Formats: sequence, structure tokens, C-alpha cells
Amino acid sequence: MNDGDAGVRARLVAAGVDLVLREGQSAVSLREIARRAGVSHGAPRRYFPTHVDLLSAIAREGFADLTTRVQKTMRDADPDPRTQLTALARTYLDFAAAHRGMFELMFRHDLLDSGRLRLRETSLPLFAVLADLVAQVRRPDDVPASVLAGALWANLHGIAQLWAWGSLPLATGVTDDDALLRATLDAHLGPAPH
Amino acid sequence: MNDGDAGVRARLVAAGVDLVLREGQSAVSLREIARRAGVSHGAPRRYFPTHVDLLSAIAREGFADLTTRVQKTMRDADPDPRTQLTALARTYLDFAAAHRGMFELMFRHDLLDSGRLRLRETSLPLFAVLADLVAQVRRPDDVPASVLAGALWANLHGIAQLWAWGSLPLATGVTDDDALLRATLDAHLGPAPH
DNA sequence: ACGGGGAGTAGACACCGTCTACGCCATCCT
DNA sequence: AGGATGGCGTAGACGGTGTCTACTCCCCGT
Repeated sequence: MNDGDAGVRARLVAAGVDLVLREGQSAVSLREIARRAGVSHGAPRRYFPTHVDLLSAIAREGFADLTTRVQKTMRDADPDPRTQLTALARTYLDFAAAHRGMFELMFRHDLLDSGRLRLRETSLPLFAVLADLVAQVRRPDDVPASVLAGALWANLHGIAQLWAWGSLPLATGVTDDDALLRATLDAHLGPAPH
Repeated sequence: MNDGDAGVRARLVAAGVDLVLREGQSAVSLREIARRAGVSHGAPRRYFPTHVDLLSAIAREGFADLTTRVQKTMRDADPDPRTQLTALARTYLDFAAAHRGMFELMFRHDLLDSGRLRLRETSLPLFAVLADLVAQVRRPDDVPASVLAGALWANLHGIAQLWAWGSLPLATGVTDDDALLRATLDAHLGPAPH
């Protein structure tokens, strides 16, 4: 079984990932994916009952990609939890900026409950890594670690979203997202040690 | 000129707003809007060169709605800046939850540069209100007010987004967004006064 | 050897956004 | 006054989409 014949299902997902990375969300039509995978437009239906089920599988691939990127970045960084958290955040923002189409697809709420494994559950390991680091780095105060981690994730996500949307630099005069990221980490975790 | 004949352009936008509020983003097709407005599918083209231009006008209506809601909430609240900021934030989150389709439409990045008035500029007044309040309430530290305001907006937006997406409660165990909101305000603005 | 069933094809259907040709009607000019 | 003009809305065509339904083919088990 060589590369060009890796199973139609896998080829469909791979073609979809490639498409959304290269041309964005609007390019990921069922028929175009089928064309790129070299099958007829009816073939995907054998593996994915509906278009959104296929999109969901593609988005899951995106989560997997992001998770391994985060893990790799963290392996290469200083083991200090605060540093690791910074690395995680930086990777998250970079991923969103570099693969905007995929990032948008991953968080489309109409894909949430599709596919065998639900997309919601797919994002949990990534959040668990963040929550674990937050639990290590936080100063003891009254807000539970899970709430703190959720708020921090939301802040990260909001920066990624609004930055891609393009209004934040116009409104704030900030020209790169690093200042926002640092302010966010300082706000939620206390001022940086050094 | 009675109500039922308020100009085709206005009727189209109104029908679109109604549709996206009632049935969500996927329902706002050009032809369906035209149908609801009682005109042929070709009529919109006279006023909006393309579908996204019409969507952009609908999204602008959403920003106007949100802005007036925020202003009304703030008029009714205690004039203390921190309280006003809380009211603004609460209104933002409630709006996103109650009108998810509209909220999604408003922040679709492919609508950003459409229409006579760009969507980006339409959001500026809203942000200006937030930035102004932040400037009043912040404790003097090293992070510029604009950065602080941007980070806070991003945090708000991220909560709205991730909450609608549905993973946050699952991952954090938090069952309503109020804890996240309070944690966010405390993190960025310092602990609440009382 | 042969029947059966899964896999992929091909066409139909309704819907979509865009484009173009065409009527209609008010308005303006001579 | 009457005819040309131009904007507004209609209607149909076109290529594209997702879904559904025959239909074919080939591999596998009995």
C-alpha cells in the first residue's frame, strides 16, 4: 500500500487539510475535496454521512496538529511553568495567525457535534495542558485554578480571533500582538518574574 | 410611504437581520432574504453588488444594536467606572449568547472590507467606550491603557466565543460564565473594590 | 463456481450567487 | 405634449454546491 493509495478516507481528510490550509475555509467544498482526492463527488458519502462530518474530521486534524506543535514548543522551552505557559500561548497565537482558515474551521460551532469522536472532546487534552500549567504557576488566591485557566484560554483565544479580524490594531494602535500577550499573562498570572 | 414600503434596501437589511436572529447564519442566503423582503432574487443586486455586501450591512446593524444596548445598560448603571465596565462586559456576553448567529456574522473576517462604510470602523465607537472606561479605572502601572483595553476586549470576546462553542464548561467545570467574567475583570483591573 | 455485498461512479434534484436581457414607469428635455 | 432616457425590479440562464438514488464492478466467502 503505497502513498498514493492510502485509503480513500485518509486521502479525503488529507486533501481537505491541504485545501483549508492553502486556500481557506471557503475552498473546502465536498466536491473540491473529492476532486483533489481523485474520487467522484459521491465517494465521500461512503465515509462521511454529510459534508460537516468530513469538515469535522479535518478540524480534528487541526487540533491534533496544534497539540503536537504546543508539545514540541514546550519540550524545547525552559521547564519553568511560567515560561512553558508563555511558549504555549505564543504557539497558539502563531498557529491562529499562520493557519487562519484551519483555526476558523476548528472553532465553527456547527461542527461541534459531528463525527464519531466529538470535536469538543478533541480539544480537551490541549486545554488540560494549559490547566495543568496554570495550576503550577498561579499564586494562591481565591479564584479556582479551573476558572483561571478558562479565563486565560478565553483571553488567548480572543486575541487570536480579534487580531485576525483586524480591528484591534486599528483601535488600540498596537502593532503586534506580543504586547497584548504579555499584558494578558501578567494580568492573569501576576507580573512576570524578571 | 407606509411601513410595508420602506424602500427595498431597508427592507432587505431588515429581513436579513430578522433571519439571522431567528435562524442563524446559515439561513441568510441572498435568495431567502429577497423572498422575505418580497422582491425577486435579482433585486438585491441593485443595492448590494454582492452577497457579502448585504451581509456586511446586516452585520453593521448588529453592531449598532449592540452599541445602543451597551449605552442603555450603562445609563441605567451606577456611574462608577468599574461598575460601568462590568455592565458593558455583561451586556457584551449576553448579546453574544442571545444572538449567536448575529454575533458570528459580525465577526466574520470575510465581511471586513465590504460595504461603503467598512465593518472595522463600525466597531470602533464600541471599543472607544471600553477604552475610555479602562483609562478611568485602571491602576497606574506600566502597561498602556490602550493595550490594557485591547487585552480586556479580547478576553471578553474569547469568553463569548468559547462559551458559545461549548467546550469551556466541559473543560473547566464552570457552569455559568459569570465566574469567568469576574475573574477576567479582576485580573485586568485589579480585585473588585468591595 | 457463483451469489452477495461493499465501494465507488454517475446522474438527478433543489438550491445557491452571479450575470444578462428585458419590461416598466417616472422624469426630463425639446 | 410627446418622445427619449435612465433607474428599478423581473425572469431566466449558467456554473457550482450538497444530498440522494440507481447502477456497476470486483472481491470475498461458501
